Amino acid sequence: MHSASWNLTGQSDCQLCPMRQLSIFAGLTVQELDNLGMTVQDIHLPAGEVLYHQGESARHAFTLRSGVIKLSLESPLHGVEKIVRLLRHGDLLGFEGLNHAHPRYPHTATTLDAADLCLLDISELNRLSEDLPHVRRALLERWQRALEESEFHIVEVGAGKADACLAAFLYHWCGVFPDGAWVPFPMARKEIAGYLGLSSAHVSRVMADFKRHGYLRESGQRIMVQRASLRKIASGMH
Amino acid sequence: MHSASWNLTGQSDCQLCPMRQLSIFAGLTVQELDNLGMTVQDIHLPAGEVLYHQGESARHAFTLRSGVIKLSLESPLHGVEKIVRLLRHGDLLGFEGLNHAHPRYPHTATTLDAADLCLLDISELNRLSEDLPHVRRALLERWQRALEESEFHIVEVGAGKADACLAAFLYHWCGVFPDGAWVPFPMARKEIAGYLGLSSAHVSRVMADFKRHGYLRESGQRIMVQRASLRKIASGMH
DNA sequence: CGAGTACTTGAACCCATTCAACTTAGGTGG
DNA sequence: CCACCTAAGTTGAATGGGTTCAAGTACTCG
Repeated sequence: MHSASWNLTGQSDCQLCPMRQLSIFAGLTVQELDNLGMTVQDIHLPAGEVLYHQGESARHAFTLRSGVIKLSLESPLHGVEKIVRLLRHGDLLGFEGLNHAHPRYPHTATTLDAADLCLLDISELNRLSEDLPHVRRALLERWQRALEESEFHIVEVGAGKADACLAAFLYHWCGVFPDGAWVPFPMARKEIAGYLGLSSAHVSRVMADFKRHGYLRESGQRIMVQRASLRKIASGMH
Repeated sequence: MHSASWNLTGQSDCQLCPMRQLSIFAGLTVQELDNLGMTVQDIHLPAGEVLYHQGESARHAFTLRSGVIKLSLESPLHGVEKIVRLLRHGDLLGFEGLNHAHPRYPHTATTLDAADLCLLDISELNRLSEDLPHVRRALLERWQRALEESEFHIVEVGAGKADACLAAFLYHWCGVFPDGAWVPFPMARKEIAGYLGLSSAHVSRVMADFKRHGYLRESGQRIMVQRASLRKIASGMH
């Protein structure tokens, strides 16, 4: 269905993949990897494309090699769409249906960036996770990480003033990068707002404020932050 | 360490347990259950006790048979404690360390109620989950449920006005009970407030309002709600 | 270069917090 | 069993942070 719009760039050679150590196939020998019988397609998507919709039958999981993807959830009650997680390099998505007979995607996944992904067949993945403890453990770890991410979101973002939320978010977002680096940041104001539960106007204000104080610089789709300063703001003290 | 304060009421006979079908041992035959070699202790705690602390070495997981437990998280940044999940009958807790060499509890678990629990040894549980696909699948399902719960929290609670949040929360809380039933509700105002990210004063106000409109009744540690009305409020329309 | 979109900024308004006073409920000892 | 004491809940008034709406500015893409 969506396959039509997917830009399949051919079958991937996992053995040469620079991020294999990050993937769920980490820890497998080249031999084992070869014997998987797993076909992995390579796909590319431009910014703003929907990879899958909440409720759709889940036939594939994906490994995100580059780009940023938002997972959003439509509330059954007040029908509002809310971003629940942001994914980056190395993240796995769409795997929630593993171990289900008729899996459905629990979120809608949208690219914020141009993105490169690997396409993994859910049923094959199911089989692999049954057979290979390595893969099983790796998948479990993804569940854990997802839960941790969600709980981070609840704690850092659900409490405190707007500037503390935003500071915590930026701090966390830039956390995996070395200090003083330009960090990819393809989020629009309204997406940050949706993620943090603020209005885009106020996000704009606070970010402008951070810039004025020199805590934050922005250039194109990248940012550079003063981690120490943000940390202080996130903790509530000014 | 805490064991001293635990009220061990003896070893449990899982085969007679009325909630076995809800537990991670559901689907096992009595035969298999008998062969587990798993020792399950029965424990009882009064209200307001800490079952385990965040960061403590995790030796046990627990099945909650009755009572309500809050899982709270201390933010590394602004050192504030926030409730991330509420657990009830049938829920499993403390199992986050499975598949880890030196597991630690990621939350602090506190009883809000008098609680009955089963005590499960983490390392035994590890072994079982390796050996028995049934158990493995059941555990995976718990991870999923936990993540769903967290995402519910983010969506329903992180957005919207206070009355909508509270309505969504009460609606969800009473969801598993038949309409018009008295539902156990041992939360103090400040705990509801902590869970929803509001002040206890405001929670009090909104709940008083709900009562005035007849959407909510409260008696002792139980509540009764008009699900339809709460649903409407949760969706933002009045 | 022009059109549309995203972003910024200001001003008024509103919701929720804060703080404090008061009321209620629960528990203990006389 | 009542009087008292403490903790929890309620309510009011003032404050403040964030939203909303609208106008103006800067980007980006054709």
